[in-house]
Amino acid sequence: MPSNREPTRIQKKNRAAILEAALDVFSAQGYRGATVDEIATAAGLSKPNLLYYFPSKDAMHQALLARLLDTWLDPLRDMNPDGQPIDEILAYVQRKLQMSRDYPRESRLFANEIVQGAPRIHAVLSGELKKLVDEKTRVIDGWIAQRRIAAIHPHHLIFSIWSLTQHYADFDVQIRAVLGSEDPYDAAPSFLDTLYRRLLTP
Amino acid sequence: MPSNREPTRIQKKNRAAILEAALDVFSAQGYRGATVDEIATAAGLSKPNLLYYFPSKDAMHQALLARLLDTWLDPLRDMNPDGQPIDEILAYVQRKLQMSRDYPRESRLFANEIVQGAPRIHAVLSGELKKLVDEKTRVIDGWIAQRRIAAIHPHHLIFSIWSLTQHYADFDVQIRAVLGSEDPYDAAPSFLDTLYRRLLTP
DNA sequence: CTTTGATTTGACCAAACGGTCAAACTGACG
DNA sequence: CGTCAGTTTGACCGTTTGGTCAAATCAAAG
Repeated sequence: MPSNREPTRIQKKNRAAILEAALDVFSAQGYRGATVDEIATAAGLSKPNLLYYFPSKDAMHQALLARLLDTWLDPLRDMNPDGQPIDEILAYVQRKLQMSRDYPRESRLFANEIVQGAPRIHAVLSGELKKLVDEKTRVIDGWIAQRRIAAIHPHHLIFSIWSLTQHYADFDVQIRAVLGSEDPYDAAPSFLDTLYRRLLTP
Repeated sequence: MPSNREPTRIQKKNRAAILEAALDVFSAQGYRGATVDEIATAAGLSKPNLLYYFPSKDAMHQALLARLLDTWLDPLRDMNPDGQPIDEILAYVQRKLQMSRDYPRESRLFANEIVQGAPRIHAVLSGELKKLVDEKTRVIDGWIAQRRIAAIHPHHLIFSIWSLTQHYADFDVQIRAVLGSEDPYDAAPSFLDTLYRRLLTP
C-alpha cells in the first residue's frame, strides 16, 4: 500500500472498518484465537485485501493497542490535583465505570493482553503508565497528609478502581449470569460511589 | 488408554504432570494460544504419549476447569450465616485474596475463560454459581435487615470481592510494573480489610 | 477515451497444528 | 524366564493459518 501520501477516501473507510472488525474479534477471541480471515470477513474484505491495508495480523493488534492506550489513561490524567479530593476520586471512578460500559471491547482487549503477561505492552506499563501513576499517587499522598481524605495506600486505591470498574466489562458474562435479568449498570454507579465515599471520608 | 481399572503408578504420575503442565500453558497463553506440543514438552512427554493419557486438548482443558470450579467456590461456601457478619465477610475476602496469591495460574485460567465469553462453562455460571450466590446474597440481605451491616447491594458486594482479590492474580504484571519492587501482597490484605470494614460497618 | 496509480482477488505456499496408528518397548507378575 | 497388559514413539495425515504474488479490476485526472 502506498504511504507517504494523503490517505484516499477508500483507504480511510477500509482502515476504519478493519480496525473495528479487529477489535470485535481480538477482544472476543484473544490474539491467538483471532484469525485474519475472520477479521477480513467481518470487515467485508477478502484476506489478501485486508493484508493490503495492514501488513500483518500483528500490525492490526499493535494499532488497536496504541489507539487504546492513548485514550485509556485519560480519565486518570483528568484527576485534578487542585480539586476537592473526594470529588476528584469519585469522578474518576465514575468516568472509568462509564468507559467499561461504553467500551467493553477495548477493556477486554486490554484484559486479554494483561492476563497473558502483557507480552506486547510491557514497556508501556513500566514506562508511561508507571510514571503517570506515580505522579497521581503523590497527589493522593498530599491529600492524605492534609487530612482531606483517609489514610490509605494510594497505589492500592488506584488498583482497586481499575479492578472494580473494569470487572464490569471483563467479567460481563459472569456478572450477567449471576444477576439474571437485572442490568449490572443499574446499581454499579451508586455501589461504587458508596464504597469509595466510605473508604475515603476521613 | 485402559480405563475401568485402578490407575497404575505411571498413570497417576503422568496424568498429574500433564495437568500441571497444562495449567502452566493454558493460564499463560489461553486455550487457543496453547499447543499440545508445548504442554507435552513441559510435562516431559512426547505429543502422542500425552494424547495416550488425555484424548484431546479439549479434554485437558475440561479436566482443569472441572477441578478448578470444584475448589474455587469453597471460600464462599464457607461463609457462615450464623457467624458475625463483618467477620465472616472479611474472612471471605482474605481467603479469596490468599487464593490469588497461592493459585494465580488457576485464577488466570478462569479469567481467560470468562473474558472470552465463557464458552465452555457458561452453564456452570448460570447454574451452580448463580444458585450459590443467590443463597449467600439472601444471607447478606438478612444481615442488612437486622442492621448488623450497612445496607449495600449484596450482589455487587460479592462482585467487588471477586474483582478486588482476583485482580492481584490476573493483572499481576501490570500491578508489579507499576509498583516497582514493592510486593503487592504486602499491603493488599490490610488495604482490603480497611476497605470492607469501612464499607460494611453500619 | 486513455492513462496511471490504487485496489481487489484467486491461486498458492510453507509452517504449525491437533490428532492417528502401527510398531516397538517396558515392567510387573506368575 | 515368559507373558501380556500397559506404555512410548516416529512417521504420518488432513486442516488451518499467516502471508505472498501476479494478474485483473477500478477510479480519478487529463
